[in-house]
Amino acid sequence: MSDDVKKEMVFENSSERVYQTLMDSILDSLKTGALKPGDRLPPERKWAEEMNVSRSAVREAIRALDMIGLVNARQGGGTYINKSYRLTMFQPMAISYRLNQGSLSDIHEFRQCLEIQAAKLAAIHATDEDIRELEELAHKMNDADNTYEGSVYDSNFHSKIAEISGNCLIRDSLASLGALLDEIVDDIRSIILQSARDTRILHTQHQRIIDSIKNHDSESAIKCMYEHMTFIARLIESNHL
Amino acid sequence: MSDDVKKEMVFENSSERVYQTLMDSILDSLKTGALKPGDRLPPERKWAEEMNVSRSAVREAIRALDMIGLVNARQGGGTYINKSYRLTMFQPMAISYRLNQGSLSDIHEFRQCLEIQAAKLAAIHATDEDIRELEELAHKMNDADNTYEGSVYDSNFHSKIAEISGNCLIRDSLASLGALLDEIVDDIRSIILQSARDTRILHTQHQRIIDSIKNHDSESAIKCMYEHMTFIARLIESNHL
DNA sequence: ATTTTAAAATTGGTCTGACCAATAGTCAAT
DNA sequence: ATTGACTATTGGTCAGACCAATTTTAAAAT
Repeated sequence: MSDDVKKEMVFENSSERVYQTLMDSILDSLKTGALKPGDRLPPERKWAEEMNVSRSAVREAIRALDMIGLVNARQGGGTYINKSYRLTMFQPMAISYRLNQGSLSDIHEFRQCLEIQAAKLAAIHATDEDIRELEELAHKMNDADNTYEGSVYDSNFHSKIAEISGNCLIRDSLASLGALLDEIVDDIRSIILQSARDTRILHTQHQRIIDSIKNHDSESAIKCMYEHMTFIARLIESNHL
Repeated sequence: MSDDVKKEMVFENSSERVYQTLMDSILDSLKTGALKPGDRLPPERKWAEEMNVSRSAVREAIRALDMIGLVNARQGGGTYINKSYRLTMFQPMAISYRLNQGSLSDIHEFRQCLEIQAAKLAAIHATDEDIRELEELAHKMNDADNTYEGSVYDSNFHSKIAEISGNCLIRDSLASLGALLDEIVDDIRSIILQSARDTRILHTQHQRIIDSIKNHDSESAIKCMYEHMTFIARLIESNHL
């Protein structure tokens, strides 16, 4: 039986690729908090030495982590844990979108159902503090001097709802989707805001969503978010984007 | 302002990394059809020589493509385009799930809204051939001799609906999600089928979904898929998974 | 002639060490 | 204190070697 254990350990340890081991060590450090967003990784050479592996293996691990958006390597600067390391599905989504020659409606259809689900879950899980923050973001957006500033708060508003939902997959997918949208249509959020002749409509919609969440009325949250997303979709269409 | 343009051009042209170029060439070949799922890539050494780059650069490109599930490298065997290269978001999702210590309900919540959206879109876009295939899968599942065989057809049924939806992001996300679920709970689909005391209930639900799609009744499709997903969620819960 | 087995070739995985290129840090000149 | 040139650091690339798993080939056994 001791042999079985030994064999198992061999299987789990030595049979694993080196770069995979290195990746796992980063992920573990993130999970335990030893590494935090924004932290700097050791230089490749030093890290390789510390782990007693070659620099190539380190680089392959970094390349993999980079591909899923967890780290960001800058030549001469160093490699850092992405500050918002949650948008980890952006590259895959972008590649899927590109390979399949996706359309803006693909993004909208995908986003809509997730935003609605997020709003529903947020209505269930929101704390008083969450709601206070949502209201603050809505007010800031309403008071924004220019459309760009407003678009940032709008983005934060939706991100916050996704955060409140408590569902990491929905949250990360929406974040990745937002990044994808930003890349496809530069400054799309400002365009949307600008094309809304009366931004008070948007503010009202946001307020209704907040109220639904505040009342923990998930059905209402679904309805309000649906109307909001539909309204945005119309704005995008009317801009021939 | 001229500086912005300049900066943009620099960003787009000169500073592209070699491994990025190699990745792009693979993606382009996939888009043009020069490479197809299942195809074998050139050996690393040969590819490096053909492109006049180092093998390390080739390997980093392969590592990146591997991370997003596009290729699969087997030591001694070669590197191949993944046969179902659509489940490209599995790794990121799995990592997000792991880093955030996600739960099965996270997956279900995420999956539910996407499956519903897929059904809705399928009802809009389905052709007669699509519907015929759906019915065939439903019948095969109903006639299956064992739960494993049935679970495969069940999986195919849902994949087909995602396919019909015409939305690449939804389709790929659902595929990745299915893979994630399979990894977390081994053979979960069989367990679900086995726990359904009367699989006729599942068959009836599938049939209703098909009918909705056949009638291009998206509202009904939403409703039927919602009931189906809710039923499945209950089965999972009752198994304490 | 077919199957089995062992050797060889192929191919991905890792290591070493070198050089290039972009960035960050240092220190003198102003 | 600011600027600017020099140096050090660090990621990006290259070359060539060896290891390890797989595939292919050829020999051997049946």
